[in-house]
Parts: sequence; C-alpha cells; structure tokens
Amino acid sequence: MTTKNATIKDVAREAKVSVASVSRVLNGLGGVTPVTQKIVREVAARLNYVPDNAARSLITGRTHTIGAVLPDLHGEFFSELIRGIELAARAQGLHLLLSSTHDGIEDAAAAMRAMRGRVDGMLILSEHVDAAFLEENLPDKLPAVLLDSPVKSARYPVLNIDNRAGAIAMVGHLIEAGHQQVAFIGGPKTNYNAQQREKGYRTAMARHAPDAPLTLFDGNFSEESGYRAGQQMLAKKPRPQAVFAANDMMAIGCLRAFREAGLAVPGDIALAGFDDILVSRYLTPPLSTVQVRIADLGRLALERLAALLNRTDKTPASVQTLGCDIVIRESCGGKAAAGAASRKLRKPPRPSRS
Amino acid sequence: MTTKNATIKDVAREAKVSVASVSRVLNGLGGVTPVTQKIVREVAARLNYVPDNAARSLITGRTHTIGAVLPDLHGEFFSELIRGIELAARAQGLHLLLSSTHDGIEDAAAAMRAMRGRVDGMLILSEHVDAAFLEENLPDKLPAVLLDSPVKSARYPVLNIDNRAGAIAMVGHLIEAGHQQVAFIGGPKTNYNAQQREKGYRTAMARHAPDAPLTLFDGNFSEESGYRAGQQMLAKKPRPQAVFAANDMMAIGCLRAFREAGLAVPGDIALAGFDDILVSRYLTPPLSTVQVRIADLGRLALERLAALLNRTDKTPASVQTLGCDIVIRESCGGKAAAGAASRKLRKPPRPSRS
DNA sequence: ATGAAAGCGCTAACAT
DNA sequence: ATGTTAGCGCTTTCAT
Repeated sequence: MTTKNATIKDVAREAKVSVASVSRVLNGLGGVTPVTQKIVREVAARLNYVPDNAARSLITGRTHTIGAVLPDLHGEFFSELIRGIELAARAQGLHLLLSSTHDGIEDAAAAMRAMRGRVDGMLILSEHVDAAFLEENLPDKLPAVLLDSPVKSARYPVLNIDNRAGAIAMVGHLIEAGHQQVAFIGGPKTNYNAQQREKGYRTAMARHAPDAPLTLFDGNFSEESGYRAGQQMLAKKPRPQAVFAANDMMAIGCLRAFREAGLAVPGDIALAGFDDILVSRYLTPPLSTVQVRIADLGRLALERLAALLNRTDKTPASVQTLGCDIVIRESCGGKAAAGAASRKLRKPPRPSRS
Repeated sequence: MTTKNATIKDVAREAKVSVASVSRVLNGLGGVTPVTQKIVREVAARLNYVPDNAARSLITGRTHTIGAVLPDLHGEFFSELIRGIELAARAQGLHLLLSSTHDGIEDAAAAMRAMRGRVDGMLILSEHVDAAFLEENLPDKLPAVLLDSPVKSARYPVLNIDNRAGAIAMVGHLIEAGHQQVAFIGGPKTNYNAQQREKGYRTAMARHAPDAPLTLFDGNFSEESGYRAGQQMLAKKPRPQAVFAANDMMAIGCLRAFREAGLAVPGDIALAGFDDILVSRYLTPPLSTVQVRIADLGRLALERLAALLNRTDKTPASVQTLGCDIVIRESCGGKAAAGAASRKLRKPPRPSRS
C-alpha cells in the first residue's frame, strides 16, 4: 500500500500553521517566530517532507538543473569532461542532466529541445552548432556555454582548449630536439580541435623549420587510422624524422605500425600525440604528448554558465581559451622535461588590439 | 527584450480552440478532427511551442527522467557505465540525471533526497546502501535498481558483475598454465566487487591448488597500492609464481615494481588483472585480465528500471549477474586464448533450490 | 507574524 | 468532437 509523499499542506495542517508559513520557514525567508520555525521544522522532519521540485520550478521558473549536450560519451575525454562538470555543478548546487547526440545536427536539435523546461542553462559541445542553429533551437534566452567551438557569438560564451598553442609547442620541441622533418596525422575534418591542431602544426613548421616539407596524413582520431597513416609513412621516400599525431590514439596506432615494421621509437623516428590519455604514459616507449586538463575545461564551462544564471556575469560573452602543457616522455627522444604551451587560462591568441 | 515562451493557452487562442483540444492533439489522444489537428500543429510549430515539463510532471507525476547515483566519476568504469545507461535511457525516451557522491553515506542520502520529484526512478551504485538505508532515503515507492550490491531485497532488483566466476576462471587459468602458487592483491575492503573477486580467488585455489599457500596482499585499486604489493612480494621468501590483482590498475603498479627489480613478466612471474581497461592491452607485456562489459551492465540496469516504470516487470525483484570473460594476453605466459568465465547473462551462482 | 488566495502551465475529468 | 474547469504542490502578493 503506497502512502503518498507528504505535501506542504500536510506539514501545515500538522503544524497548525498556514502553508505560507511553512514555505517561509523552509525557504528561510524570515518573518516567522523562532517558535513557529521550530514546530514547522520538526513536523517537516517527522513527515519526511521534501518539497516537490516540479511544483517549485513551475512557479519559480527555475529548475536548478543544467543540461550538458555532448556528441558522444566515449573515452577519457568525455569521462573527464563530465567529471569536471558534475563536480562544479554540485559545488554550485546544480543538478546535471546529461544527453549525448550521435546522428548529427537533427539529433543535437532534438536533445536541446527535449531539455526545454528541464534546465536553467546548457553546456553544448557539438560540431554542428553555429549561431543560427542556437538561435533556432535554444529556448528563448536560455543561457548556454559552448565548448570547443569556433562560434563567435555576442550571446554565448565559448570555452576552448588552446589546441594551436599546444601543437605549436610540441612541434617546436620536436624540431628543437633535432627532428626537422615532422609529419602530421590529422583528425576528423569537421572537428574543431583537430583543425586547430593542424593549424598549430603548420604554424610551428613555418616558424621553426620553414625549409622542411609539410607532410600531412589523414586520420579520424581512431587507433586504426593512426595505424594506416603509420604504414603510409613507411612507404614515403624520405621518411619523416618525427610524427606528431593530432591525438594519442592515432599515435598509438602509428606506433604499432612502426613496431611491426621493425622501426625503433624514438631511435629511428620520434613520435608525439595530443591529449595525454591514461594509456600514453604506459606505452613502450612512454608517449610524449600535449596534456589537456579536460576536467578543468568542464569545471570552467560550468562556472561560466552558473555566473550567467546568477547574472553575476558582467563580462560580455567571450571566447576563453584554456592552455595546455606539453609533457615530454621517451617517445620523442628529447630529454624528459615539461613546458607550458601557454599560460594557465588566458585570452585568445589574438586579443583585440588595445 | 525577452519574449516569453509560448504556453498552451497561446496556442489555443491562436488556433481558436480550447486548451483541451491542443493537449489532445499534441499528446495524440485522438478524438479530434483531422482539420483541427492540422491547425493546432501548425500554430504550435509557428509559435515554437514546447510543453513545459515542470507543469506536465506536476500533474502526471512523471518526469521521464531517471537518476543515477554513482560513487565517483573517475576512470573507465564509470565512463562506460554512464555510456551504457545513457544510450539505453535515450532508447527508452528517458532523460538522465547524473549525481556523484564522495563523502560517504550522508552524501549518498543527500543526493537521493535531492532527486525527489525530479526522477521517476533511480539507479544506485553505492557501498553504503543497504535495505534499511533505501527504506529511509528513497521517496515512497520510487523504483530503483541497485548495482554491484550485496543487498537482497524483495523490493529492489540488483544487477551484479559475476566477479566470483571471473576470478575463478582467471585463477584457474593461471594454475593450469603451470603456476600453482598464485598470490592475490585485494581491493578496498568495503568494495563489494573486490570482496567477490577475493572469494573467487580463494575458491579457485581451494579447487585447483589446494596444497598451494594462500598469499594475499592489501590494495585499494590504485596503481600505487599495486606497486607496494609488488614490492612486498619481492621480499617474500618463496616468491609466488603468479599474481592475480583485483583490478588492472594494481596489476600495472605491480608490473612496475617487478620491472624495477629486474623481474621478467611472464618469464619470472605471471601477472593478471581484472577489468580490461584500455591500458591493459597496450602494456608491455599486454596484460591478461577479466573483461567486464560495463556498458552492458549500465544498459541492463536501465532496462530493468524502465521495465519497473512501465510496470512491465512481472518478475519479482531479483539479483541478476552479468558474466565476464577472461582475456588471455602475454602477461600470464599462457597461450593466447579467451574463454567465457560464465555465460551471457545468468542467474546467481546459487539459485534458490528448486 | 501569520493567513488567504491567486496563479505557474498543464492534464484529465466531466459537460455539452 | 470540443469546451469548461478543477486541481497537481508550490511560491508569493496582499490582507490582517
């Protein structure tokens, strides 16, 4: 036999006060005698009363929940991102509604629409998002923060990883270590992070080894694609002296191709990745890579969103960039040393001239 | 200037019908002329109307959201679990509210309380949960499914990994491969999975190598604790011939200790872990381990919960156990081969005698 | 300091 | 087939 959960009316009746007083006490609004307060609290506790959130948000218009729309939940990246977001949300007294999207833009739109009325704001990470899309699919004036996005909107703050600086630092290190000819294995064409990493590669090459050839291989962030790129590399006439993969998984695949061909890393060829996933440090040889503090990215994004919700946020919507560090292990043949690819949290590479 | 989102009244007015008709159309309840339907749908689309979920759940008592209470969001285990849950939830048209708990039982209780009125059911994974705790902290008759739990409740289904069978299979394999003296590195004492893995170790030893000594080392699932256990092992007089760690991370730490001591794996000593995290296959040597299909665990748990919500679930609350497979790589010196530790999805080891 | 009452946006009887 | 209306449980004026 199901006993219904207690409502505010039950508490009011038992405490012999009005529902208004119960509400005032439980929300700490004051204007209630200590004695009344005590009674109300006791009754509420006795009845195991918990306010109904649906009713509350119906009238207040606030859900104290934020939604996260992520493209997939696979791998360390999203695990860490979610962790960062959840931790920060919990610290802000916010709940986290999680949604993944798989089948492209329509899917993302559906996910966003389904969150209407369930969340006070959204964290969005999607390749398909642009300003027009947001305009169309975000409920009126619902605050949102974008992650890993090229969008420049006056309305939505964006939080990015400084992929470019990270790539530049790593390629720079490779060249300084004596490997002029650095090849690059790229990620998915539509992935913003991948695009920026490629840009960084090009920039660093132009800057530090302008005479060396630019050698790019296609990849899609999967180990398999890295493996294929590695094989292609072996067939190349003048073999590159070093390889910079746009992520660690591809570096791992590449390493496998090299090993199968009897090529020593870093003896015959140097190798570096991007992300610093857990695996990287346990490889043989341990993989040099660019470390991204993904949990921090999630935390910062949520804090930015929370600021928006609280209207604490005075600064206009802007693009923030989270720096990353290169971590040098054995795979690139340099002496072990770590350097900051860019400072802690900083403004975008090219601030408005001022 | 913020234009308020359209409400059902706005749609009714514009469509020149009553709110009831709008509701009927949008919920597909029938009893409405095709013409009226068309008009309503058009107006709703034009006004970009989306029903307010708070209002809807206030009256229906359903949120179409399920809550997941997890102890921490760290590592592959939770990443995979969340992925499995989210995927299944989305397939069922359910939303996922995610909450992690850190500081023990009070924290878990708070998380559960905070979900009151926000979810239709809960997935709970927590060491601190027992039947009494649930009775006290779960809103009245809120459906819930427990994961990795020793609880036997007539009210809440439980979904477990068959840790025992997995451990037995792996230890059995180790012994068959010629390593009679298998040592065990245990996990946290309060962790149910860890307890079961230890039980499996003991059972397998008693069964296959009754004369060999039982050698147990303490650990807490961390790499560091595995490293320490490895060091202690090196100091032991008759060194064990094989080590079975209760999870992969400890096996990794143990491997490091062996390597530092110049011990070859599997040449001098065999090694196996549990979980099959991504890293394991990339180690040198690749680690033999027990593979747990964690995403499946999440999916099954959610499906069980969904069945409960739909009252589709005829079977009484019961304990289900998800089998796991051993995957033999190079670290245990056996020939590469994989065997099922237990069948797909099966009833608990000791079904009520019938 | 306390209470009465008006909704928040929606669904679901109950009328027509 | 369509409309009217009473709440769902809560917060929040506005009285007292």
